[in-house]
Amino acid sequence: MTEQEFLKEYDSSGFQKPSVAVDLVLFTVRGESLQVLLTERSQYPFIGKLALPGVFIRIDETLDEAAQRALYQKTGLHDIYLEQLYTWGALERDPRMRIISVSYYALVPDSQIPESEQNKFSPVAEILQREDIAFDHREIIRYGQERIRNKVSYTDIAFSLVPEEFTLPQLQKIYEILLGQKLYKANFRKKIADKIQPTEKLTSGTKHRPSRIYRKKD
Amino acid sequence: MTEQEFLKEYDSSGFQKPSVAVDLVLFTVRGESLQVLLTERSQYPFIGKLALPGVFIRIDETLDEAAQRALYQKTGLHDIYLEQLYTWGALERDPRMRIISVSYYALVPDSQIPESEQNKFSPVAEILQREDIAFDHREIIRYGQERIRNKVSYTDIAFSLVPEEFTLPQLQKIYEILLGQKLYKANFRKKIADKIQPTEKLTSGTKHRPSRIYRKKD
DNA sequence: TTAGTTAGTATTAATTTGCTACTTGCTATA
DNA sequence: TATAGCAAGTAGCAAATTAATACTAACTAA
Repeated sequence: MTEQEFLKEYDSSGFQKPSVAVDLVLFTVRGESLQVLLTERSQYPFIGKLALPGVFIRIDETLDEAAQRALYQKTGLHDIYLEQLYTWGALERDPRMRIISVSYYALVPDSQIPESEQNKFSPVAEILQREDIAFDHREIIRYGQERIRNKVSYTDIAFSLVPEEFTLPQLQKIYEILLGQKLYKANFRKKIADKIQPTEKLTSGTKHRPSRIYRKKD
Repeated sequence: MTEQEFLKEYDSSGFQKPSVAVDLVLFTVRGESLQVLLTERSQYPFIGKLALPGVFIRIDETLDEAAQRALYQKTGLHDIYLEQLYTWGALERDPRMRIISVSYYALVPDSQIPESEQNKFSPVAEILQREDIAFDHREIIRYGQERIRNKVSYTDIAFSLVPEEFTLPQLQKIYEILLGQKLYKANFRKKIADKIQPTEKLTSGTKHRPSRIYRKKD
């Protein structure tokens, strides 16, 4: 069978293809909670409901490229590290037609993502309670949160939510919010000791003892 | 925008859709090595080369269903627990056309999968050395092995490679092959102690001290 | 000066891991 | 009928990690 033969046969068999989309789960930590970026849908289906930002994949771009394009089109950001989360393929997940969605997630510092009337962060805990999230996006968010909780323990992803220079109480707070539990200060510091570098600087303007400012090592 | 309007617009925009396939990475432990099931391709492209078993997804089946169908069509097996691994979307991964592949993996006891002239297990270590594996399937296998190494440490997947009744030396061997390293007998036993139940039975016919036979707890 | 508040450190107990060495029960053979 | 060989199974200790508590330090406000 040659390529020509194959393509002819494949084409003539004419089986329908699903559409493929990419959806983004952009997390941040703001205040006391883990939050996720959602857009209010302006079109059918689920008009007015909250959904993850996403795009249809083009025939000439990879999945990673489509994810970066979605990121840029929806937030204006470039070059954020996105990691593939899971691929969703239930039959009726989109009422229009068969759409398979490859989800990606990222942790982005609060300040870096511009919000708008359409694009807003919402607390994950709240979203997971709601029944009115578009498509299966609530489940995708739930799964993303689970993935993060796992990854936080054995990678450095938590650092991506903190600025260049940070204090240890700040960093610990991030860890606690991502993990959903309090940590012991002394133990926390032992564990991350080899990943941080102290600077000469201290915070100022606090009502209490200032804290030392650190940077990530390497 | 109504559904009709959307579909009309979507259709008339007429952008090309990629094809979507599902590929299976079926692992087993045989002898001293981790092995993976590969088929020898009989068609263009990569005729004669080894590839993972897979199928194109149909418009009316979910990804999980497609994976189970691939399993059945290629091995005759039903109801094996398959877990989604990763979705591969490089542009030129298939020379025929744009195909996105959702990969699934499973650990199956050696004996359960029937082999044939076309369908054979090969040691993963060997496959990873070879340059002549079809498509990007070598990379998929590599990624699957990595996933397994992680999962073995914090789940019970290793038990799925062992029969109902097994000895601890047997089980330890499985762990060692999956992890790619020797384990200390005493520590290994402490760690899995709460996952196993002793039976009254012992092995027989060995040249040395017989070992106790266990079952998985729960 | 002192109370309030958070930053940061010291210390100890409990658990897990890494590692060694032993005892046990079988077979083969001298 | 000893005993050597061999793998199964157990005991135990040192080192490292984790859980938890209690302390000291440095600032502000009153």
